[in-house]
Amino acid sequence: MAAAALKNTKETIAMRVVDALRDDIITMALKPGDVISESDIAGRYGVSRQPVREAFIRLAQQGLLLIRPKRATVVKKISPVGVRQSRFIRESIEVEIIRRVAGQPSDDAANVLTKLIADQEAASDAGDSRRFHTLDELFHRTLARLAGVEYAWQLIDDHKMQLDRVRYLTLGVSSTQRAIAEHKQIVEAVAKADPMAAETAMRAHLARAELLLNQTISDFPDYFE
Amino acid sequence: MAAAALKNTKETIAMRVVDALRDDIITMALKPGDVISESDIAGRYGVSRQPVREAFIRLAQQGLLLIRPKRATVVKKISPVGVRQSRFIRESIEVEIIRRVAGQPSDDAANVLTKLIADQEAASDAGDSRRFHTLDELFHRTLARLAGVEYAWQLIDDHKMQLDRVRYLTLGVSSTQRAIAEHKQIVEAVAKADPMAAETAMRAHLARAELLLNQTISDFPDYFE
DNA sequence: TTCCCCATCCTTCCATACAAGAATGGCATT
DNA sequence: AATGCCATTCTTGTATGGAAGGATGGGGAA
Repeated sequence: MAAAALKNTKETIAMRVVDALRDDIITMALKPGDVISESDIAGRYGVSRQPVREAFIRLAQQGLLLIRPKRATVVKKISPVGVRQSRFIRESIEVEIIRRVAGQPSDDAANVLTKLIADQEAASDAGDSRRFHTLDELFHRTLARLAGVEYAWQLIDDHKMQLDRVRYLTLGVSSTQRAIAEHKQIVEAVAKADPMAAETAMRAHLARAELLLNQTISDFPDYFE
Repeated sequence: MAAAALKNTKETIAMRVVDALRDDIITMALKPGDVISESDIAGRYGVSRQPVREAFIRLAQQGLLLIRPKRATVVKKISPVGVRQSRFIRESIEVEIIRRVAGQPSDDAANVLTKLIADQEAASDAGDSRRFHTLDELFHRTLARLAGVEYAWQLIDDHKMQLDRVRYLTLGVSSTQRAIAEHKQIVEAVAKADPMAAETAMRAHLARAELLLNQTISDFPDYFE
């Protein structure tokens, strides 16, 4: 990793370091188990140790770093049990969400969701898995907004980061296309105002993450606890 | 608040400051809306600004403080919508937990829970609402352990702090005795291995928090957003 | 050969000084 | 009297130096 300029988007240097490091961790540029140090990152970004240290603290609280006092700071390995717990929480919330959306249908909702799927197909065809990832997240967040519980989505956003790392390891054309197909099923159920079908489609969509997790654990055993 | 010695329980000074401040916030010694500053707290505990600053960062991420860059740091007011969201998440998890516990009953479980309730009655009779609060939390955490999902309890622990502040405002003899009665109903259902009754009792127990929240908002409007 | 001790080199942690943005209140101006 | 400007004084943000604990590897002793 080279010089790496910090994007000038946030107020403080510490915030920018947080964003940069989190991005590196989720995209696996920094791999689970990697050891980093304050001075290392500080030198890499051309800032002092202080804002880097504060960034470490924030990321540690988000479960992405593990600070071992007086020893070292390492990129936290992915905890399979933690991922499953996050998924459990996410599923119960998203199922409740899709019930509400399908129970109170609107043309608006169907249109917005259909538009999002079209964008996802474009990203998938272009092989831009990074963009697909962003759009997939937007799809689920939009569902939460349509259900009037966008705040709940923010609550699970932290826990979702662990899962995001797994997803990044597994993103390929085949899986993106399957995800798009599942998204279509969900939207169809919403358009038909069929909550039961919507719930079933959503559970199937999320359940696939379990298979991906097991597959990923065997493919990258070093990244897991 | 006077000199205030930091308990010598944790490794670093910053950790001790975190524990001390969180305790002050949850017990309402520091009230929502109170303005604090790094040098203020640093002087109060006889440490430098640095560990206090790091404590602020941690508590801000936990939603207890609001850091306004270059302006000030304030004890965050309680967000009613946030409390309700936390309750929603907690209810879905605890209902799942109580189902499992009641579905796989054991004498051991009933004994442990009965013992905990006895302790709660002692604390209630003694008027020690602080100790009752601790025991109440232990009761729910024990249920999670008996269901084999203690990890899930940790996930909701952060969000629970907001609710804890509300509870601290409402702790009185009457409400503790009612809580104890509800705990007994839950344990009875577990002893009878009746998941449906257990779920009903748990939902009723948690639903009371909604009434308490509304009551508390009218009693202490300044503490809420 | 094996094991223990210790010098050395890391790391994070803490203290302090300074920088910079924001609020406040007084003063000058209109 | 009302209003706008500006110095003062708060706040948090950043930089840097040193302190303290842990890891590591080499050398000596058994």
